[in-house]
Amino acid sequence: MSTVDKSQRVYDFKAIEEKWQKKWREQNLYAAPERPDPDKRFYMLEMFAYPSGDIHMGHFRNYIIGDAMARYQMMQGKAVLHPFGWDAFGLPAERAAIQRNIHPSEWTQKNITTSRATLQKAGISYDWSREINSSEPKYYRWTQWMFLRLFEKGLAYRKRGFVNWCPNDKTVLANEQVKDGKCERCDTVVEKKDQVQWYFKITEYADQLTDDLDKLPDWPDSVKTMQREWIGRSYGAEIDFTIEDTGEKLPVYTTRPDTIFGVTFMAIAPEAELLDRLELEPEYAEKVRKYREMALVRSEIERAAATGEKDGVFTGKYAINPYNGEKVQLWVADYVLAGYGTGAVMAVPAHDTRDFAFAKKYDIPVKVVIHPDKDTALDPETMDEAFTDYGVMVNSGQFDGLVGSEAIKKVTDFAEKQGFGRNKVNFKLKDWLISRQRYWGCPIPIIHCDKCGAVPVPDKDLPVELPKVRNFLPKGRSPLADVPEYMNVKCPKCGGEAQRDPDTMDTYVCSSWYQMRYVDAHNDIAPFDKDKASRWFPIDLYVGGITHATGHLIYFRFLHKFMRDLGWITGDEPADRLVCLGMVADEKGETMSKSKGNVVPPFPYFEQHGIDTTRLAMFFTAPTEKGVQWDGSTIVGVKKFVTKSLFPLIRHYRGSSPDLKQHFMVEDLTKDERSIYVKLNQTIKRIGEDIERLQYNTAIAALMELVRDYQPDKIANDALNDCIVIKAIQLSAPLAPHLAEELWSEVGFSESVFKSSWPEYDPEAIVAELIEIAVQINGKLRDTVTVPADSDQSVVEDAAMASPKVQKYTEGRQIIKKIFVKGRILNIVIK
RNA sequence: GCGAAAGUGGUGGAAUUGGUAGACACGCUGGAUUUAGGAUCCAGUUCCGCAAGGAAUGGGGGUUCAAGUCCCCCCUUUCGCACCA
Repeated sequence: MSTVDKSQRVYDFKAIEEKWQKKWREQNLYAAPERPDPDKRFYMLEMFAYPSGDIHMGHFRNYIIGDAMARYQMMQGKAVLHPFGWDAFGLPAERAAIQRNIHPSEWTQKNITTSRATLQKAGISYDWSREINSSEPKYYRWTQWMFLRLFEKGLAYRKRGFVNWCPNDKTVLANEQVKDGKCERCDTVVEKKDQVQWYFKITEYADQLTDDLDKLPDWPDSVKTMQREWIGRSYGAEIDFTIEDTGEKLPVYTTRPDTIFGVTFMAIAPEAELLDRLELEPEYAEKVRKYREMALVRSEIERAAATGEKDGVFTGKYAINPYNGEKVQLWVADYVLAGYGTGAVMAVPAHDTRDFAFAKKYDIPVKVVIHPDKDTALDPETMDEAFTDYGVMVNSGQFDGLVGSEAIKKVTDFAEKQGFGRNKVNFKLKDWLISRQRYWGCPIPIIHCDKCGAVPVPDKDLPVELPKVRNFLPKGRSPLADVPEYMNVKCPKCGGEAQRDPDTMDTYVCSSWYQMRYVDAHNDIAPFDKDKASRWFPIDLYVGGITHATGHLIYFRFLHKFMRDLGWITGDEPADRLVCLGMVADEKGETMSKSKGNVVPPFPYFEQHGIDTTRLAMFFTAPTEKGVQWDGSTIVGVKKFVTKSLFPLIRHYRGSSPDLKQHFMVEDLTKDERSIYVKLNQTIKRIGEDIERLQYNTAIAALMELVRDYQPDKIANDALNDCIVIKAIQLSAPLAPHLAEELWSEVGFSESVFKSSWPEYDPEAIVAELIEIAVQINGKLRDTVTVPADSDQSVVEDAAMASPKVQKYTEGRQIIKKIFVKGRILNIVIK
């Protein structure tokens, strides 16, 4: 048996990957410390994963992006927290369980086992000792604890109202979970139902949630804009109109008090309770009743589809405008939303598009009270659309002549003084409806007692465990309601017979605080330790899909702020930097989903090409924020690079064990040596910057260039040669960890490459000695000249003027000026 | 309809701040070697042109010595919101 020369052996990725995964496990390489130095730590988090089967290329991409950053930060000397866990409650588990006749917990557990195995196989740098599972009592006990804290502060409450109901899933939905009038999970058209449900008072935090977006410079603008619009803060006034008969006040919200003299009718939402109290004349009562009935069964999309085509009915009643005592008709119209403002609007047809359309349809007068400017008047007879811009007030008594914001202020101030109006801020954001009529979720820790009302389960009795039942078919109320052993309990307050709340929580509740649990995943006396949280928070980098822009990412910020107010956590925001990944589509451009049956698993790629090559190919395809159409085509080039260039690099190591911190003096190097030394330092700089901004594709390109330009036979200096080999290995480590670790050990290091320090570039050696300067004539490139790097204008000019190509253009022409940018261009402007 | 982001070779994509557009790859073409495997090596490859040269970053205008990058208008695509008074 002959000894194999290890420097000549081929790239056996399978052996290498298995070997290092085993070693990493044995060394506990990814175990995060309990209490890191806050200045030397990095919290890398990828969004909570729903275990829907096995992971596919989309997940894989997400996790390797986080993984590369985590490894890079380790090499920066940071204590890294890179945890993983499962958002394990939720509807798909119930659906699958029903289909297969097994229990949701079994299905979930099986998926977790499979997915975890794939992630471990992929060698992602998770600290598995902190793994969490939101469907386990040891986790959801603290979800219930959060609920109780919110309840104590009056931020978890029950109310009756019209809610979004998904007839397919047979449960209610939060506003954020309705997309296009349809259920975000199953695409069924959502209905309206009048029900009592649990809410979290997220609106209490609406101002902060919108203001603090300014404290997040490293969040994408698109996400911040979406959140701002979702929260939808607006400034306006609330003005009390009066019902003529009864004298009852009818407050309305408006952002345009300056148009108040143009009100020609009032409109109220069909859902408005006020309508029940009005005693309508018989000739109107029946029409109004029918209209309300019809409006209530219309789905959100039907109502929205009618945009432009407005309808409504006159109630026969009148309201009085407090500014001028004018009497205007009171209508019911379904373009008025019950859930916004006061559910009633003052209609100004001349200056509001919707009111204009409505007035035209029902022949209601149009009264102009704003002119575009002093010299332009509007004629209600000839207007074919509303004038909605700001302008000069007219026909408005004492307010005539006022303009824009000043007008608004004066009109509102007047109402305030007279006591019939006030400044008012309104939000589109609604309270978060968190109760669900489903089995597979976190039980709501409340007991309903006839005597004491809604009584919180005492902390000592947590968790309220989800009973393991067989029948969890959804039927419109929680399946738990049919489990007497669960439902019937003693009231914690009076000891009398009482019943548990049968609902479970929205799974977004589970995922709104999981990031806190990771800092102390096994604490069984508190949700987490405050000191540990203060050391780890805020999250340095949070990566996930843009789909969570207005749902999870608002809830997550809300819970953080709530816990901050309770003194549990520091800082106003949970995550410093957010990066939204592009989606991974299949070769046809369709997004991968289980229901479409087009999920591409990473495993076959691991087998055929190796994990590191699969990673590099995925990284190389596109920068992080951009979507990827994965067809595996980038593998070809990347594989060539790995097997022919990167892996064989070790053959050129000469065993000099150089000092990695040393800088080489240019005068000690030959021309070829100098040039590769500069290339090395440029590459160190580029790759570091590329990784920081998650442009792994260009980092790989830079590495390819370095390896391409490296010609060992032209390097006599052993220390330089070996520095290049070693640093190239380090530079590749975050991207191709197993391979780098193998080469690193072959160089002779005994500790992991991830414990080594990321190379620092020699700032004296990032510019080549000779550089090309572009010479332009009137902005057009005519030639380039090669000059010493720090040449000033005169040197470059001399070289440029010596060029025949340049002379051809300048001959006989007048040179007007020359623009010189050091190290880049010389532009000669001629006439 | 409103809002946001984006349009660069045959393809994926480069071009941190206005300064040599097309890095790095894929693919393709030619050649070499070889000839079973999706092999290797060399050369070429934005377009037009024999060349000199010209044109070119969705289209049109503008600012500037200089524009993929900044400004205005338009078109297309993707995403988000959809009567928020």
